Amino acid sequence: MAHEEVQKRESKWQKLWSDKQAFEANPDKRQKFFCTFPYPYVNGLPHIGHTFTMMRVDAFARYMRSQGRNVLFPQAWHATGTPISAAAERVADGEEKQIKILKDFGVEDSELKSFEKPEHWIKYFAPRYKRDVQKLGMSIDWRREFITTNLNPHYDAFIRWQFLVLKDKGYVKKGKHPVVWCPKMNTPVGDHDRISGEGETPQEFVLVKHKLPDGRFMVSATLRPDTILGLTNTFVNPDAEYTEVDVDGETWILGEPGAKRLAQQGFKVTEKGTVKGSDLVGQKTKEFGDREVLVLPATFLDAKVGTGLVHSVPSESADDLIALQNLQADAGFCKKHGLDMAEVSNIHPIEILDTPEIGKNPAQFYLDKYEVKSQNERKKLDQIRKELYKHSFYNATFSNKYKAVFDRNLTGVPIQEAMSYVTDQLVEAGWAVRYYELTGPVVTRANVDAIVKVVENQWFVTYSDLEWKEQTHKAIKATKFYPESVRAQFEHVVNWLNNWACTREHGMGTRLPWDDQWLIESLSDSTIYMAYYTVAHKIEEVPLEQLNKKFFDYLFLGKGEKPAYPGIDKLRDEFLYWYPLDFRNSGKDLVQNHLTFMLFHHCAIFPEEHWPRSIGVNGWVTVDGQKMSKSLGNVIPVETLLEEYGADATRITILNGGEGMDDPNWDSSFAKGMGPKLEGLLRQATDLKDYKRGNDTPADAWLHSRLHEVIRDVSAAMERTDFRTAIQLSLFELGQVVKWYQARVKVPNKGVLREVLEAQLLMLQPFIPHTCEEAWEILGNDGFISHTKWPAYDSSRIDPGLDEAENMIRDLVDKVRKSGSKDVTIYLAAEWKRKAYEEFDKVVEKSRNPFDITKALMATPLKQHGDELQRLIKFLVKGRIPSYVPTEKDERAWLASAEDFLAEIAGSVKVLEAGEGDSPKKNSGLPGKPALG
RNA sequence: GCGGGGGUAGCAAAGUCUGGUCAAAUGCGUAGGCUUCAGGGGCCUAUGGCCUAGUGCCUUCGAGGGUUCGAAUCCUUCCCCCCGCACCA
Repeated sequence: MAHEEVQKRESKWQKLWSDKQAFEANPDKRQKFFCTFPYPYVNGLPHIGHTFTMMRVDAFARYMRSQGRNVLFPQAWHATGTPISAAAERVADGEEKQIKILKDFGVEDSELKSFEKPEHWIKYFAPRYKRDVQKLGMSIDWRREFITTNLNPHYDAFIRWQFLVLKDKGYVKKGKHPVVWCPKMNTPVGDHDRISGEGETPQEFVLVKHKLPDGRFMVSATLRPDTILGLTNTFVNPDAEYTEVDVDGETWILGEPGAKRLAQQGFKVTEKGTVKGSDLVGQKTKEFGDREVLVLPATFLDAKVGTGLVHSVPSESADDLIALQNLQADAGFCKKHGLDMAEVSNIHPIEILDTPEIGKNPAQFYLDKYEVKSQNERKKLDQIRKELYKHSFYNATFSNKYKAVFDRNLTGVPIQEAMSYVTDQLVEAGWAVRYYELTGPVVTRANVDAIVKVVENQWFVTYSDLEWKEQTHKAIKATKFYPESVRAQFEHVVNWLNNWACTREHGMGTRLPWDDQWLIESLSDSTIYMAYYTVAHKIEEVPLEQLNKKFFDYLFLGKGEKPAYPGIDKLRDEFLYWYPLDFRNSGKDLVQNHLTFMLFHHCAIFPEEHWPRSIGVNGWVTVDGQKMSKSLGNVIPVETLLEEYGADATRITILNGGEGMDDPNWDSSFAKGMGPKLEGLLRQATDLKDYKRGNDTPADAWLHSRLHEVIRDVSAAMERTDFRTAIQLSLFELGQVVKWYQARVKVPNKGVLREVLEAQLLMLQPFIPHTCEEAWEILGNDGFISHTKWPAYDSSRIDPGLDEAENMIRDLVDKVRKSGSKDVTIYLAAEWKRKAYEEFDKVVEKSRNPFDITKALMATPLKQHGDELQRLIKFLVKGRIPSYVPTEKDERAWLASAEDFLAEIAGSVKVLEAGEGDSPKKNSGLPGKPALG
């Protein structure tokens, strides 16, 4: 439990920030900085995972403020899409799981009824979510908060405008689209609407026709239409009953479930009758490529799967091969079905593909590998099918059998490159039809099996448009990425992205302006809304009827006639001041959709100068080293974190958890330890409040030197959004520096300590703002630390020599302490090093080739200090200045300065002159290391 | 399979781009000691192995091979882990 004091302190500053409008951003003369994270979806409350992304933006925003930038950091609420409305329906249905979720959020029984309405979720969760965010001390301009969907007619108008612009540019088009569908509810079923079958998607199959002598077609389904040339026969289940249906004037024979699925996918299917599998056995079908093959019986077929019958490619399918072999070995079974045994025995696999490492008959290879004896060994065969498909699809190439079959010679072409081409050719020739099937069974919330439905009239955003892609690539080039390494991923996504179905029939959202049976899908409506933030707090005053396309065209694009609305100039000015977006941060999962969409849409709608400037991407939070999951029960709500640790400890712990693309870890023991650490800062402030900064003595020079090094490095880390590094340096490293300083000088100069503390607070302010404000106040400073400038960095105060000296003394102290000895003798051992440097200079004058230098030096007596020389060469190669080498005088001065200090630890300290007594043994390292005696 | 990110001491994590100051920062954990310290406290020390205990030696940075006077770092082969591969927030 965080102390009451902590909570009181934090709410005190939050109230002050809010009362004094500390983070409300308005255009002024300063350079601006506009940063955002994706607005949260309000079907619940924030947890530890949400805080990381938010915190990164807040820390960056606070840093930028301290750099003198005018920072806009707004936040809104996302309600578009199906999850809330689906959840509301579940509440209405009295579903226990859903009700428990609500109760876990603290919803009372009496309130449950209102959650049957989607709008209530927003009304309920947005304010509570906001309270949590505020309690974390986010520096957000709350005047600009809003919600999405038609519940907010102004925003709704903005989204409609966005789509009108896209449509004008030809980026929204109509087409067909397969979706996972609930036949009971008549809606698409996303992952969250499923009882089971998460992750299953529609998969394109190809229906292949096999013509019976009487003109009817047996229809098989396959994932590998490319293997058509290896077809040797078809298999039907002799005991099954197949359906005979009319499809576009043809008579097709297939299993009943398959026929139903066809109907769902827009095929005109009329049932005509039934056919027994056994009646088909023994007939001959005509195939693509003008061949005739036998219909054979097989027992492994399931009428529910595919069309309930298959065509057989025994060279490429282990199922087919083993079925064939089993049949060939069972004369009785053949006879029972009236087959000519000789004819059956004469069927051999046809080799059609070259599969590396396996050869031309992969089916046989895998049967041998897994020692499959019967077509009923389903487990092994299922495993084989997966393995073989993967291996073959990605690695195999077409053999010379494919030379002259299609319009194009496919010999040597990889399967994955030409599979869809083969399908096209088969479809064109009338032998095949595309259709979809689920990759696995899906049970919907309504407790029925989901199907694939091909939605007609679906609207797409045409991300496949090459010109558009090219523009987006251009935008990526101009964008700064944090970390830089995600750039490659964005490049890839832009290339890979295909048309995106951007409308839904159900859920919440904005109606498509020209076709209002459709709602705009949630990822598509949230691509350029950052522009809306710039005017969100003012646009609500604009009468709705004025918010037409012309209005937004002028406001955001400066196009067309100026609207009559009197405040339009102000709105336009505010937009022009804040846009473009300077920084957007989100989890890495959004790279392949939202963040890339954002770039696409900005390219399509805005001129180049309004494209986003930088994008930050971060990993997924883990908790004490474990993945977050409901089942582990380690999804910690922000409320709990605040109660347990308080805002500052939570903030700094999560940001200390990781940086770059690594998954940040929430380390609860670190969070616990932060409490006392923060109190320590306040104690220091209290201790130093009566001292003035700036009247330092020569003895403090080292402290200044280290301080400015830290300022330099922390600033650089902040610029890279490497917040973990910044925390490590400004909190721990600087803490150690101060500790050493205090140990070293008997009477610390409190004026200088105050200066260091102030700098430290300024650097920590982005992470632990409440504590820093409090300490700032204790020190008697005016104004918010949140509004105070970052500590000035002065490179002239950095003196590597001083550091060398302090390191020497520190080494000395370590050694002495370790030895426990009371009498210490120190050799001024830097002598050899000085000589080495001289020698080095001489050689370098002759040649700058590192190899020559090495060789030359190795010939001198100094080779025994090879390590040191190599180090010098490195400096030379890199064009840097060699590290500081103290003179003997320096060395003595340092020792003198530490005399008292050393005497305290050791009884007596004796300094030996160079050359006096036993000189240090070989490979003497750093100067001044003591020999003990 | 494709795209991206990783593999460093008990844990987390820095170091890798730009090879040498690296037996490897820092934090946590653990152990010991100190502080008249009471109740998430502070400070010091230790935390790869070995012993002759040192300015010592040996062995380490997923595994193997290579380049180099020198490799956690560069090249190469391989193994393993994570994320994404969509119509969903």
